[in-house]
Amino acid sequence: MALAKTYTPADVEAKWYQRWQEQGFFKAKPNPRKPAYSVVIPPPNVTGVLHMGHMLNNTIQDVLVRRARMQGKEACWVPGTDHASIATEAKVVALLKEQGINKRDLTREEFLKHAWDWKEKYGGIILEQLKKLGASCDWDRTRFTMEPEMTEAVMRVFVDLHQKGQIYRGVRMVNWDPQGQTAISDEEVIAKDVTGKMYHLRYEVVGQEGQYLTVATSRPETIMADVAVALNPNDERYNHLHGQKVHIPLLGREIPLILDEYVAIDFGTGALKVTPAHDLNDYELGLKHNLAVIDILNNDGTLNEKAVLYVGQDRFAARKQITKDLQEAGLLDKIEEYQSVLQTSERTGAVIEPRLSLQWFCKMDQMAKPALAAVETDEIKLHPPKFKNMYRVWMENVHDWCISRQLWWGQRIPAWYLPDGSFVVALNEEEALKLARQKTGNENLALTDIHQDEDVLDTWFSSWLWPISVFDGFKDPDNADVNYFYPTNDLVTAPEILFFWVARMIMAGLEYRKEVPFRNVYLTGIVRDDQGRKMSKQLGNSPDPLDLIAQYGADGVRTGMLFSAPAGNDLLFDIKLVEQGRNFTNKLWNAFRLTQGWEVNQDLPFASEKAVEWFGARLQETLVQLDEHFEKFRMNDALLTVYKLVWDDFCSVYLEMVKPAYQQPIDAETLKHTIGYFETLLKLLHPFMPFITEELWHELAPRGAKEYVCVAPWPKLTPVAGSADILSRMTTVLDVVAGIRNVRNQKNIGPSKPLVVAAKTEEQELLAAYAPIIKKLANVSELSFVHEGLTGAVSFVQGASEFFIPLEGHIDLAAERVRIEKEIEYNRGFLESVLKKLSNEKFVQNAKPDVIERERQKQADAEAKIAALEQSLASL
RNA sequence: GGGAGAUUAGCUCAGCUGGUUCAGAGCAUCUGCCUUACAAGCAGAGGGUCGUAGGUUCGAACCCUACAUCUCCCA
Repeated sequence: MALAKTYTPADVEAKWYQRWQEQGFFKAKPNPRKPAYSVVIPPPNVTGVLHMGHMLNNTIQDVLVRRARMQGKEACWVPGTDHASIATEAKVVALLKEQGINKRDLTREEFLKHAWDWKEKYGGIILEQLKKLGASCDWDRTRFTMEPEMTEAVMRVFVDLHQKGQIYRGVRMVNWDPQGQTAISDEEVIAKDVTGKMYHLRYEVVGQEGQYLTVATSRPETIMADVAVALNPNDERYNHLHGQKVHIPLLGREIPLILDEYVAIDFGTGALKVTPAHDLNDYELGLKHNLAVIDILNNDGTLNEKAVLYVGQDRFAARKQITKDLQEAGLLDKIEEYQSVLQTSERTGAVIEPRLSLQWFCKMDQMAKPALAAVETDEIKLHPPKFKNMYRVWMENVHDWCISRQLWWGQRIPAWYLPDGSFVVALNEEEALKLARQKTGNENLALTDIHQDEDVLDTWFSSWLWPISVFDGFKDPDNADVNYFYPTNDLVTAPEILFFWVARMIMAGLEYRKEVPFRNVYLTGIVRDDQGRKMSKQLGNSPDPLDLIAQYGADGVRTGMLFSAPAGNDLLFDIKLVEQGRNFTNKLWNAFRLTQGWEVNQDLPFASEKAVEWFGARLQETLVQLDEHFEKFRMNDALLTVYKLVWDDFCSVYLEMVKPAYQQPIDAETLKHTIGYFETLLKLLHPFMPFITEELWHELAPRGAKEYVCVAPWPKLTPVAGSADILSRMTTVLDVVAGIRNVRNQKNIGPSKPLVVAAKTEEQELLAAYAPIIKKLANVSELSFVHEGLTGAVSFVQGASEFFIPLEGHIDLAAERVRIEKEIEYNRGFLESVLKKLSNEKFVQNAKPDVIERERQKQADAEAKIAALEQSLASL
């Protein structure tokens, strides 16, 4: 059956994925005879769909896992999803709204039912998509951060940390997201540079009608929450006002002028309005000066009755209105533009309100220390290492972690409030009741007398346990899985969540297993478009990964992504790279078509010994490089190394050397080696291109029931004796071939016309031994050796050898002369620079002997080359 | 404002402790080829005063200093 000229991935991908699963190749269980290799997936949002970032991230994980599997390790890649508290809740709220349902009209239970329905319907789509990519996860281990066991782990940890005093409840300034109507952690806030407005407001001095103090603020709507105006005591402009009071504009309430060196004299007017409820710095100033706190905002960002004015209006509407009113009242001095930073919510994009609120916090200082040390000492290596600095800075300045969220979708905080307002923390209701009875001494206390905290926990409070909880390490800390697979080996994730997630997993790992959760963290870049813009739905610049796979094949897409993905660097996605990946699969397919079409003749002698010997050596050389690249997590270099080995060395050189003439048979020995090499290449390629390699593996030779490249042993390093010599001899030979081909190109002689070549060389023995290869690759009908240069021939110099190609009618003597003279000139210049070095006493004294030896070699080579060129010139 | 990193061919990047034929790769470009595996291909070629200015050294893309530009993190 004739094979198609182009490879069609769609025909084979689904088939092999199914077979792998049927064979159970992705399943992992503790196996004392094998080293463990485990990776936990960064759980994607359960309701999300695959985007380009996932493609990159999961391709890298799959490459690592597949290679480990082939290396004979018990490879375990745990998949799963994250409940993504705020993002999912926002989606569900939006969906309900479309159906005309308002979240506020629902009870918690009703809402959660909708949310779970949503999760059941859309949850896990993303995992199915990963299968299309070829991800070799152990799907039996699929976990979800909100499933009962995971939730139980979260509860245990909460209770435990609370008992240890690491979790506390307190009133703190938090980042309030008025759209999500929840507090979020510092890490979920994104600062944006904006051009803002600075409003200069006039505060009338109490008892001095017509006397004003001008205060600059970016948020005029918060004046109703003012409790003071602060001045710097060193600011002489305001000496006359010390001890006075002022009226809040419009509102009229009297507030004191206070003095504090915190106030920047040169910023604004040097007078700072103090609003402790709505600004962290003001809050601290308020504490210091014993000021009241007036919170004028509702949860949704509208003004409450404490504002007195503009009650019920949104904060931004109120700002507009008050600006107008101030203007009319003559209390607005001016408005200036200025550069400022706007804090926005990572989740909803809403402008954050710093707000005092009662929340749950997890202390970080104690846990951060060992987690920092683990990275500092390289017990955990970050790739690339530049992230170590960032990690250190963050860990040294970490604030307590606000872990409560005013949401319903998530794990409800296991704290129960007693009638007297105090609370108990327990694993469940029954425990809580028990504790409550103990605490109050009231044995008659009933479940109806206590009520659980309404808030849920930050999603990261479950995902920081992920590397332990996926192996049930909380429920059963000594189980075989966790003992065998924990710590995991490598983690592949995005730098954006280095702190959110990676740092906290390290803390949890050290806290609960006294062992880091992984050894290597590979930080991928952001996938951007070819103009460097982040891929986003809004811009519409992100291709649909599944469309890409359908069009180019999963193997093509995987390699395309990896071609341009050095660790930690952003990836400029270009469809051309995916095309390149697709073309590569096609190249491989055609190499297979070639070998597959050969007839064997058992009587023929071994014709390609030199080629076989060379490719064997080349393969070994490449294996070493490949291991180095993997060792350093340089995935794109690893891929490129195999790419070049396959395309250049195997296809362009080796196959051309061993390929029999058209319709001629091949000898059995050559074929055997060729198929063997092909198999090795398929193994090396498999982690990158799992599908086509599996397909060809089975086409190349009959296979047993369990014989898949997916589980084939990774090629071993077996040094070849004299390989350096073998490689350098072939390099010389290929240089000669290139020289002849170059002449062909220059003289415009097609490849089908055979050439006659004469060599004047001291390496006759070498060239004679490789003559069949030179003849074949350069289409040379006769290679002879001469002592004198030929006249009437085109010549070129390779090393110290000269080659002559008689070409009647193709020779332009003058042009040849110029060309050779130029080359001589260049080499003389080079020789001169070498001689200059060698005649420099200081160089000879200071340089290492081998460096000097190299310079001497350069000198000898250059001299020989010049001599050869001069000969050429003479023989013209 | 504080800190980190970067700046090498048109693009994306390598370049290990300063020292091999005067800096490499992939892609792109140019030239010639439909040569019976592959035009999603074959053969060959061109292209960089290594951000700028100083300095250290026999020798600097690499070390030091300053400046410029960019990116990221934190405030």
